[in-house]
Amino acid sequence: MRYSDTHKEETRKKVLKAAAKAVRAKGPDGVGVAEIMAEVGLTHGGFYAHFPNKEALVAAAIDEAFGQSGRRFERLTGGMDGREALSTFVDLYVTREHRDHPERGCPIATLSSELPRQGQPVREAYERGVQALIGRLTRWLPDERKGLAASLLAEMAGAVSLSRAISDGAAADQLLADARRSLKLRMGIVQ
Amino acid sequence: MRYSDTHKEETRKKVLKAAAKAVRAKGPDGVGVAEIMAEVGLTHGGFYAHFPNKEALVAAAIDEAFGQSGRRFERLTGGMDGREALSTFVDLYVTREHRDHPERGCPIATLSSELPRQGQPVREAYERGVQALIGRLTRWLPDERKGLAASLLAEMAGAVSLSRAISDGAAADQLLADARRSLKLRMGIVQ
DNA sequence: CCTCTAATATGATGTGCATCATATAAATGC
DNA sequence: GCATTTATATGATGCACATCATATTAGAGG
Repeated sequence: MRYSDTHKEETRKKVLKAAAKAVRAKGPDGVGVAEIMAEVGLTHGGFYAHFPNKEALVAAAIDEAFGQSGRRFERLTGGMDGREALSTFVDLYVTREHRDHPERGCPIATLSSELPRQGQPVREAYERGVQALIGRLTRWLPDERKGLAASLLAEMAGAVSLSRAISDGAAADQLLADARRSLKLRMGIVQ
Repeated sequence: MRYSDTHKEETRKKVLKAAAKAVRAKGPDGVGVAEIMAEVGLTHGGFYAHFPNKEALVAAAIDEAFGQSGRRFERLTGGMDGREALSTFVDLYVTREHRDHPERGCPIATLSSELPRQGQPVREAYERGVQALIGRLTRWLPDERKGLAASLLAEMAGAVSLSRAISDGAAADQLLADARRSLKLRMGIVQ
C-alpha cells in the first residue's frame, strides 16, 4: 500500500467525528455528504471509499456520538457510588451548557423526534445508544430498576429538548432547574 | 366573484389540516408542497394562492396542530377541577395510543428535536403552542406553579418521544406507565 | 347561455443533493 | 527517482423539490 497503513483509517475517523457533530447540529437530513467531507478538507467523491452510502455514515455517526458521551460520563463518574454518579449525571445533562450545544450533546435530546422516521440502520444505532444509556443509569439505581431508569432518561432528554424551544433564557433555565430537582427527588438523592 | 364566497377559505382550511397532519408525520422538511396539495386533490401550482411560501404553511400548520389538541383537551376536561383535569391529561398524553399516532398527536412529542433548527416563523409558532400548553397546565396546578408545569410537560413529551425509539413494545409500555406514575406523584395526585 | 374573473393546473426553471464513473495525485517499496 | 497502487478529485447524471409565469377552467351574475 502506498499511503501510510493508517491513513485511510484516520480519514475515516475524521469523517465520522465530523458527521457525529454535524448530525447532531443539523439532523440526519439537514446535512450533506459534500458538507461533511469539506469539513475534513476533502471533496465529496472520495466519500464512497469510506462508507457505502449516506445512511451508513449517519448510523455510524450516531454510534460514535453515543460512544463519545458514554465514555465521557464513564470518565467523570469513575469510582463514584451510584448515588453520586446519578447526581453528577443530572448536573451535567440537565444544564444550560447542554441546551446551548446540541452538536456535542446527547443524541437523544437532539434527535428524538426525527429518529423514528429514519431508515432501519439509523434507528437501530439510535436504539443501541438509548439502551446502553438506560443500562448505565440502571446500574446506578438502587434495586437496578430499569423501568425507572428509562423514565428518568425521558425526563432528562425532554427537559433539555423543551428548554431549547423557550426563547426566554431565564424561563428556560428555570425549567432546567425544576427538572433537576424533580429528577433528584425521583432518584432518592434529595427529599 | 365566481366561485362561492367561501370556496377559497375552505380549500385553505383543507390544505392546512393536511399539512398539520403531514408535518407531524414526516417533519417540516420531510414533507413537500406538491404532496400536501395532492392530499387535498389539487396540484402544486395553486398552492401559492393560499400561502406565500412553504415556511408560512409549516408555521400555520403547527399553530393548527396545537390548536386541534388544545381544543380537544379543553373539551375533554371541561368542568373538571384541576386535579382531575391533570390526571385525565396525563392518561391521554402518556399512552401507547399517542406513541403510535404522531400524526394526530402533540407537536412537542413529534417535533421537539428538529424545531430549534427551523426558521423563525416556524419556531415562533412552536413556542406559542408550547407556552399555551404550559399555561393550560399551570392553571390546573395548585398555586399555579409555572415552572413545575413546564417541567411536567417536558417529562410527558420526553416519555412519549423516547418510547417511540424502543422497539420492544412491552418495554415501551412500561416506560409510559412509569412516567404516568412519576407525573401523578409530582402533581400530588397519588402518593 | 354567455361573460368574466377568481381558482386551479401546466409546465418550466433553478437548486441542492446522493451517487458513481473516471481521472489524477500521493507516497511507499524497489 | 521511478513504478505502482491506493486515496482522493473532477465532473456527470438523475432525482426531488420550491417557486413562479402562464394557461385553463369553473361557475355565479347578468
